[in-house]
Amino acid sequence: MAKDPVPRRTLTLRDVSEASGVSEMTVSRVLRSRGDVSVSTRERVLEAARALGYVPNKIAGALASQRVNLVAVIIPSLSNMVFPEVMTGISDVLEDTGLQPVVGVTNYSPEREEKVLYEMLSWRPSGVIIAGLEHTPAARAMLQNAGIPIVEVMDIDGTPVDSAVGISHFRAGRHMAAAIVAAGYRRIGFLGTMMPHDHRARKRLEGFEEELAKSGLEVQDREFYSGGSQLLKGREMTEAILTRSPDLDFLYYSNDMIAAGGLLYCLHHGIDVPGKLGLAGFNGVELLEGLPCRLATMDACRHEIGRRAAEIIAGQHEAGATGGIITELEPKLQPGDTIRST
Amino acid sequence: MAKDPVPRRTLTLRDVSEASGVSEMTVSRVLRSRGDVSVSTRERVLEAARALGYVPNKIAGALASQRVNLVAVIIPSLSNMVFPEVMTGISDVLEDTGLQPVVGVTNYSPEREEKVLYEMLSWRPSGVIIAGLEHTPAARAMLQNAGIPIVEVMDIDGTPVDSAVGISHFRAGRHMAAAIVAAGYRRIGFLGTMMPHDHRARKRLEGFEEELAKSGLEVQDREFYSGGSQLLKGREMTEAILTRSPDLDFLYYSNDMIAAGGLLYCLHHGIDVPGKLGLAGFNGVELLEGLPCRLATMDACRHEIGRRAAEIIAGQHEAGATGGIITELEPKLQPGDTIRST
DNA sequence: AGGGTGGCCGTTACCGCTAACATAGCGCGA
DNA sequence: TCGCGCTATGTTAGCGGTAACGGCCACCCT
Repeated sequence: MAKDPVPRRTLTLRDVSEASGVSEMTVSRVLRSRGDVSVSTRERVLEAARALGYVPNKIAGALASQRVNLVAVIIPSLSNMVFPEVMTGISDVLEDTGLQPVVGVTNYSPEREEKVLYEMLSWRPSGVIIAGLEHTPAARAMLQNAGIPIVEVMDIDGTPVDSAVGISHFRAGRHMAAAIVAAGYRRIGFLGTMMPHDHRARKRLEGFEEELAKSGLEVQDREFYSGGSQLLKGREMTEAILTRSPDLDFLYYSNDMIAAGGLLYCLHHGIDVPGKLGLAGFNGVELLEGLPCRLATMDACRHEIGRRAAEIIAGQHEAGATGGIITELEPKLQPGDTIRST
Repeated sequence: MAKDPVPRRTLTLRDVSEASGVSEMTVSRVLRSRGDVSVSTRERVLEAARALGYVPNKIAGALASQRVNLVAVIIPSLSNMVFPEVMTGISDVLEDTGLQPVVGVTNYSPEREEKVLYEMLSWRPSGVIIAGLEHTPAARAMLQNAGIPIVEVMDIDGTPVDSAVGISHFRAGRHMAAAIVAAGYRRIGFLGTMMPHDHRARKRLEGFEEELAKSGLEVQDREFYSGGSQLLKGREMTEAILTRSPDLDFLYYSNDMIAAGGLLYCLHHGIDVPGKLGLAGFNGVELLEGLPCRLATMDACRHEIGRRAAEIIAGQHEAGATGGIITELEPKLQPGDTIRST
């Protein structure tokens, strides 16, 4: 329990080598299980390392070997449940590749993204997984010059730097619009975030409106929010938009969290869903399963996106660059109980 | 768009130094803004670096300077909203200290924790923030020998390796029990996770039961779950426990998410809350604000915990080790609308 | 017996950067 | 005029590992 009297400098390979009577090189070999070492010395070395509590210095190792087992993962946010799921997919795959994900968060700010990217690249990772296709020119340049596999995830409506895995948010929006129109809804409202840099939400709305236009329809009213509890905002926004435009017969939300808030509002106020008012969100978050009725939504394939992205990195890592793999996933519409069945 | 014909090796200080006609050392000084460099050469160097797209190699820098601007943050999970909030607190503080958090996730497994810790220590971070006080002996040893500030967060019921910031979950449980008993509830059920390694949930339950015992009460029935959507599980467990023990008059949940599920179940089934049945959760998650009625809960001070922990690391980092700071935060009981007022 | 072979281990030369010290040039007061 | 102090820059020696190569020795085959 007592603090060590001498805060002895941190251990190095040399300490282990002296303790076990072999060269540093041999210790290095043992600890990385690379190259031939006799069983007896291997055990002696491991024993010494354990006894001393030696922890290798990857900084030195990485510098010498020019290999770093890190994968930079750059995402806008951790707090909305969608990126943690992507992370899970990534971790699942990287788990047994010797690669390790390192997360950077940008808060939907291009400047922060640039900074975080710079910071991460300076650790010379083996690959980068980054959300979205929109980056500052400087960021794109860094990605291009990094000389490592890059995977842009979530979105494929645009031209990637290298590889990309995601869905077409534009088409997702159209798809949902088509389903809504087909179900006979005509007076449609939109509720979303006020984030200029959430390009995916923007693309969904664009696709949505374009599809509506085909039927001569347009979004009748809109409501935007920023910050705060999404569930609560959904509730408040729903009240606001319905008060302002009581004749709306459908509400399209830019994400499931606010849609869930809206659903709770409707249930609470005895609004006939989906008869008088239809609702739909986006993402397919797990949370929805606990709601009193199943919300219409569209699965964004988050886990799968993470997996595929990690596979690309891991594959190129061991196989040498091939580059430019574009994987489009197909989001599935889940009609749930909040949209009339035709 | 075309790939560079020559996959030129990655840039080094030398490239910048040659491009700007000064020594590598001077370039290094410019890029770190350390030491005196004349304005003219500084500009020349910066210009060259930008033109080349040079990104410093922190691996080499860290090895040479023996300083790494990383703080290891080791947490059980990213998917339950509590740790992301701790992360936010940490980031807020670290933001302007030059330190950068790096996250590792253990999934509540002690073995994984040990592995993740080993992995992170091998990058020689400037400090470690780790959730909980319970670690394998090997992990404790590593923490002790690391020679860097360690902050164990969330929990203070135990003896930390170095510093600690958190709340007493034991007392939090007692506090809630006292409030419930005071409100006149007597037949109490508990619903929680089946995670042997969630020590904080265990401590809350222990405190809870101990306090009940003072009034001659005990938990009448229990229900545990694992995996899946927490909101849905809360719903299902509530149905299960109420079917089995219909005479319960209070349900204490180990977290807010399952409590919210239970609340939705009760509202849906017209159960009189808090008259016939009281409910309480734990954590004070933001989600709750959107619910139809305010759930009784207890704020776990997650953001504040993150901030304080980061402050300790940042402080010791610049001031030299002082060590052993223990900060206890006071969780606030939020009675909400799901517990009778006395 | 000679020579090949392969297992085991050590030596050497870096990896890219920075701490610490050395050096050059200049202004300035005595 | 000298020498001191200062600023601006260069030189040297690592940081703690690993790649690449080389040496030694036991063993086996012909």
